[in-house]
Amino acid sequence: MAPKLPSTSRSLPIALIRAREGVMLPIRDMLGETGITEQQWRVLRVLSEYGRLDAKTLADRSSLLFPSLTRIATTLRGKGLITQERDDVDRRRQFIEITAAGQKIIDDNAGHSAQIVAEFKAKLGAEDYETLLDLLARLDPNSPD
Amino acid sequence: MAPKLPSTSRSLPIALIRAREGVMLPIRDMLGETGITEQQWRVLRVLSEYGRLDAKTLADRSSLLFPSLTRIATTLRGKGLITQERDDVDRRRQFIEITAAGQKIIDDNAGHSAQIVAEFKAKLGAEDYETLLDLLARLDPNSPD
DNA sequence: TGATATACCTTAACATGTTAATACTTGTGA
DNA sequence: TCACAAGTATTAACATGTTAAGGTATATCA
Repeated sequence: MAPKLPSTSRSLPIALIRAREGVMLPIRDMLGETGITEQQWRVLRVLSEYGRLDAKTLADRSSLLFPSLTRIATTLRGKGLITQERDDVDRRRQFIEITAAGQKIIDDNAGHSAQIVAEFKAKLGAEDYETLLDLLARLDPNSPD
Repeated sequence: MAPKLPSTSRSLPIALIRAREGVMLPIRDMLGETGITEQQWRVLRVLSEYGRLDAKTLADRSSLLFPSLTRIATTLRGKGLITQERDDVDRRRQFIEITAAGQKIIDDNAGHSAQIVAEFKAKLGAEDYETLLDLLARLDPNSPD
């Protein structure tokens, strides 16, 4: 007989999708008013936190594949939220930096965003919240483990 | 001053994305050989577990939005893996059922799939694995809580 | 140095995520 | 019964996920 699969209601991939849905819901609501997407927000967040970055590092820290980043960067540049320039030393590489307009979007939404985070922390309880982050980190393909 | 956002390295949305990446990696490898996508696999899994379903219920249990399901159903029907038929009583509704060919894909991959699940369970430890599923369920927007 | 491998980035092609608009069917209430 | 609300499904439009192919720049090594 066929090996048994876990019920889809207890499947880890599906649980991850649903949890993500739940977490992104209020965040998407917030971003809807700013006109940028969740991924664009992520890129701006990373640039705001780390400053000027080469594209490869930016892609890693934003958890985006390179083709996605290429498209998103084009969009963000079009909106005047980032600047891009080639590395003069190694002309294969490219540096990306957030603009004042981009930083303003971060600043304008930081309060609301922090509040959303706080609500999830309260919903789970601070301890379970940290436990969850730790467990998720152990599934990260790039985790040291 | 602007409220502080958590470092992106400790962000719940990003942690969920990365965990999902890690979990899906071996599953995508497996599915690559069958020619179906992760979402198509999910639909077949649900149909195999619950039998004939109306589209709305199928979408819910597969965690897919309706427009996605419409496209995926078209693809799966084209591959002969599911059948679709209108409800004669309520002609708004539609029933979807897995075919023998679809079930064969499930059966052929159930062993490998179960092994992947077992490896993640071993990686985290059975107890932490269950804890993770419970915590994720609490973020599910459709969870009772 | 010159062929080849690598590295970084872009483009292409297809599938899905997401929101909004549309079409069709059924239910409701005046 | 007739206008209108609500339910079900599709289509459209745009953004992203994913894999593969292509293009340019740098490194490596015989």
